[in-house]
Amino acid sequence: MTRKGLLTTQRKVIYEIVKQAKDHPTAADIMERLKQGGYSFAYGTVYNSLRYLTEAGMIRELQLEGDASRYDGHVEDHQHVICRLCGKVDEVYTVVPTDWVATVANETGYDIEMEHVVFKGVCPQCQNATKDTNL
Amino acid sequence: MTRKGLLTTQRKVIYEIVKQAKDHPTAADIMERLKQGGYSFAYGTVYNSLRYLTEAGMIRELQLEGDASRYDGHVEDHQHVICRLCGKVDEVYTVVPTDWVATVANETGYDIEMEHVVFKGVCPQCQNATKDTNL
DNA sequence: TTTCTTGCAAAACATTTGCAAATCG
DNA sequence: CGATTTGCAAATGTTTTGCAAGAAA
Repeated sequence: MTRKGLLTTQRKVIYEIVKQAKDHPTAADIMERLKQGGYSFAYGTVYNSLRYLTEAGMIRELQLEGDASRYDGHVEDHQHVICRLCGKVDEVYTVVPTDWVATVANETGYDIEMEHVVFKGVCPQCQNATKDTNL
Repeated sequence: MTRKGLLTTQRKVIYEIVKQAKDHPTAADIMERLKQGGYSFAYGTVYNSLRYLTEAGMIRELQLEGDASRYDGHVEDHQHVICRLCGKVDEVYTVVPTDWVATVANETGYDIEMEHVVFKGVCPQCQNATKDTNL
């Protein structure tokens, strides 16, 4: 798992932030939390560290919609669901049906190695909030 | 479908390029094909047109991995598969299992409205090309 | 010392925006 | 005319890169 280099202070701190975050932060979010925690790392270092941690398999990079990549401390195989209203991103641990993937492989001829699924909808909180309004 | 404004020459030409493309071109790709076709639209106009066409439901914007958005002339509901080796993007028309989506909705509490699925693997051509090598 | 990492600034991209000129109805 | 759209350039936001200084093996 550890190829080259090691966990420097910066990388360790950034790893902890991502690991403990419940909201899939962007690099900018992480910068902000670093400042709040009394750290002041260079932007380049944050990106460097995030790439390192991603390549080491310690975190996952999510490229959902929007400009900035988000980072996820959960490395187990899982998918994501985004709330159309508040933008929240939650984890989905329901496993992708293997027979469906097999069908896709058959129909496309691809040797399929992984799937990234993003569901979109309305989260429970926003469902409540908009119960009487007409969205 | 048509809210405001109409199909100007630029939008029509760009629409035709996306519609006929077989490779999900980026804005830069489209710029290049415009030049090859003898047109010279401003970058801003290309983005403006792509947004217009997307909002009019005439094309789809894909945010796969990498920096640049890709555009797809197929607006029917479908998914995508990317070749890990050559980067090709193909269409997947195998329908997402509804009972799986229902399970995800149950487990997450979300009201799920749509799914974006990206499969990753190796396309038939690259499978052949690497048959004897050890990738 | 030799290699990797940080910090900082500049560069590289993709995309958006502001505004004057052109076009359409 | 009045509204929209184009073209161009400048601005924005994200991510990468170059390089000198610093830290680690």
